[in-house]
Order: sequence, then structure tokens, then C-alpha cells
Amino acid sequence: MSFLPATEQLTYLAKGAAEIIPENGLLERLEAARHANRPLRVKAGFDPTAPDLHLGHTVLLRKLKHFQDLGHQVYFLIGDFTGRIGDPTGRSVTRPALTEEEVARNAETYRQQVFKILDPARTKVVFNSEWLGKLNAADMVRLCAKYTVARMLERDDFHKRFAGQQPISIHEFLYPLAQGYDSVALEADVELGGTDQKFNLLVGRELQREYGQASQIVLTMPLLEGLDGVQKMSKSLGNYVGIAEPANVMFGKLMSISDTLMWRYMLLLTDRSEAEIGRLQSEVASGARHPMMLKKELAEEIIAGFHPPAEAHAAREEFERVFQQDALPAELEEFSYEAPLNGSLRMDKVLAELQLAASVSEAARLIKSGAVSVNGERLAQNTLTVTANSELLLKVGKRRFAKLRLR
RNA sequence: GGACAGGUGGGUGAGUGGUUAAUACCAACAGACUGUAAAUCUGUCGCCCCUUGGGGCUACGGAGGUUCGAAUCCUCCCCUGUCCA
Repeated sequence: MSFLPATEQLTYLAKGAAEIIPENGLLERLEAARHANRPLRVKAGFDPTAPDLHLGHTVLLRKLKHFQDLGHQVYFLIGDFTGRIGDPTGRSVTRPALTEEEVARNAETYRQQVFKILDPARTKVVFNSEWLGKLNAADMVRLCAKYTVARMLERDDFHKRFAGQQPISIHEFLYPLAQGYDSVALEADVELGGTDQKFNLLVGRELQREYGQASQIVLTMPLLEGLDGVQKMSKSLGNYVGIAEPANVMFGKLMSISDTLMWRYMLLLTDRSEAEIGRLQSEVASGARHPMMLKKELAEEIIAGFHPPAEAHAAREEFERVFQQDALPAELEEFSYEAPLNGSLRMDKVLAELQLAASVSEAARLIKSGAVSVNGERLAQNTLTVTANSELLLKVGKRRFAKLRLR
């Protein structure tokens, strides 16, 4: 096969990237590969503990896809071995080890989700236990000898913890080394990762050189901000949009992002070019285009990558109906309930039981704050007089609905 | 092995015997305003019971103990850090 000129490839690949190290290394590598008529070996590692992908993960996956679009070979590495070490990234707490079954199950989930974006024909899924599991103690010592403690402490996470008198376990040092060794084992030309992975990716360059290989090119992608617009998208922070979530849920979440964040999402989660995004920005700034309309388009576009387009569109219509016209959702959860003999229903208990509130106490608070309405009327008291064989439409907050049939 | 410091509610972090589920900030939730935006303002923010208003239970690393009363004092244990070896 033939490859596009290297400069053209580079434009496509650099879109949205945070950093390419060394700066013109990628261009050189692309040229060399094109000259030799061979695809680049592009590696990206994934943590086996987080099989539920969210949009934050897709930033990287989309970049991998870009490499595939240009004819390169992607190595989708599942860090089953490193996962057992426990990645020290982020939360500065050592992680519990995963069992083999858990790793296997998570890997399967990955496969299912990842190929919504990646081309299976140009993707090799690999597990780093394949080679890391074979290293013996002597190999391990040899690997450790190639890096120093001082250099290891340059890593921001370690540095902060060390300075802040937080614990760092020895085995956490093995994580970057192991990840770097992955690049050696795969003879990677390029490794992609989030900006938070920069240190680990650079270790890969060092180790490849130590083992007599050309150092991989490092390409980092920005971390996608979560729905709050400040912290990175992550499941534990609850500011994520899962790619396996129903279209309606995704739509609602995407609409709640700020206008500022919308541009970021457009850059990192769609194929729109930077030029086009710039044009749209000026149109919004001049008032020629309403940001809400654009946000709806964006939401629909993103969702269509994971659901059939018709579903994405339906989610948009549902959103417009429920929130903009204040109507009811098309599908309501229905519950059946025994009407009390005295006709007086304790609503706090009902809400808790139907899981519209986390506890009876919380339900009582919600009622007190005026968040609960029944048949469109705000509930002012904890008790509600009801009759048998009637229906109640419950609304809690803005987005929790249920229909209650009384027998 | 020794000396010292520390472990508080989802997070950060006050509080050293006695108003109080425990200061403050963040997050979260709700209301107002809106484009379900964002920002802002206001309120809530352990669980359970009784219809307002109350009542009970659980909680400050773990287990005991002192006391009328402890997150706060004592003992032992677990965990973390610093220094010494």
C-alpha cells in the first residue's frame, strides 16, 4: 500500500495533540516509514481496571483511529501485568491487585467497546503479561538497574508524595519501568497517552535506547475535562459520559456542559477540523448562531458514534420535549402501590422505596425544599391524601420521574 | 531496633473532657434565574421513627479502660511519615 506524504499525515495526526516528543520526530519517523513502505507500530496502553469506557478514553482512541486511517498498525495493549502492580497514577494510593478472572472479563469488555471506534483489521490486542510474565528475578533486576531513584522521583506524582511525606511503595517504581519495557517488547515506533502519562512514555524512550532500539515517538493527548469543566473526566468523580450509556442519558449530560467546554469537546471528540471550529466560534460570538443549537448538534453527533443515528436523534427530541417544553418523558417507570386504608400516604417513604431518593431522610429533605411534585403540583407536605384506583405522576428534581398506580 | 509526628464525615481539613452529627472550604443535591446551560444567589447535605415539632440510633484507624460525661485522657494493637541505627 502507499502512504500519504508525511507532512499531510502529520497535520491530521497533530490535531488536538498536546505534545509530540521530540518535536519533529514524528515527521521524520513518518517519512522513514513511508520510504520503507511499512506502517508505523503505534502503541497505547490501557488499564485493565476500568473497562467501562467514557468519552475521556475516546480522545485517545480517536487518535489511534487517525493513525489507522493513514494505514498504520495499532497495538492496543491491555496492561494486565502492570494492572496487577497497581498504577500509581492519580490517586496516591496503592491499588489492590486484580485476579486473573477479573482481568479477562475486563479485557473482553474492552474489545466490545473499543471497536466502536477502532478498525479491527488494523488493531492488535496484546497483553503485557505475555512478556512481562516471563521475566525472571535476574531480568527484573537488570531492568531496574537501567533507571535511578532520583530520575524516578522526577515524576510529578512521586515528587509530590515524597515532598508531602505520603507513602510510596517500592513496587510503584516498577510500573513505569514495566510500561517502558512494553515498548521494547513491541518495538513501538510511537506511543500515545494522556498528558498524565508523559513520564511513563518517556521512560519507554530511555529503555528502548538502553536495549538498542530507536526511541519511540511520544504523542500525548490532553485529558478531557469532565462535565464540570474543571477536573478530568473520570468515573470516580462522577463527571463522565459513558459510551455504553443510553442515548438519552448521554444527551442530557452533554447538554449540561458549559459553552466554553463545548469547544473543547468539539475539538477532541469530533472529526471537525480546527478551521471549522474556529469559524463556528466566531459565528457564536457575533450572535449569528445560538450556542444551544450548536450544543445540541454536537451532542447528537457525539452520540451517533456509539448509537444508531436514529437513536441519537430521538434522544434530542426527547430532551426538547421533557426539558424545553416541560412535558413528560416518553417512557415512564411505573410502580404499583397499595393505597393505604386511611387514604393518607407518607411520601418520603414512598420516594425512598421507589428509589427516587437515596433514603427516607433525603426524601423528606427534598420534599421540604420543594423539589417534589405530584401531578404537576408542588408537594408542600410529607403526607398526601389519595384514593384507590388512581394514578400519581411523581417528579423529583428536574429529571427523576415515575408513575405510581394506586390499587 | 530506637526517638518523634500523625490517622476526623465523599475530598481537603478545624476541633484536645461537657452548647451541637461535630468549624470551614470543595464536591453533591434542591430552589430561584436561564438555553435542564455556565456563572450567580439561597437552602440542604449520617440513618431511622412519630403528621408540624420532636424522638431514637450510629459516627472521629481498631479493641479495651478512666469518667456522671471522650473525637478529645490512659493501655494495647493496626497503618503512615520524619530522623537515628
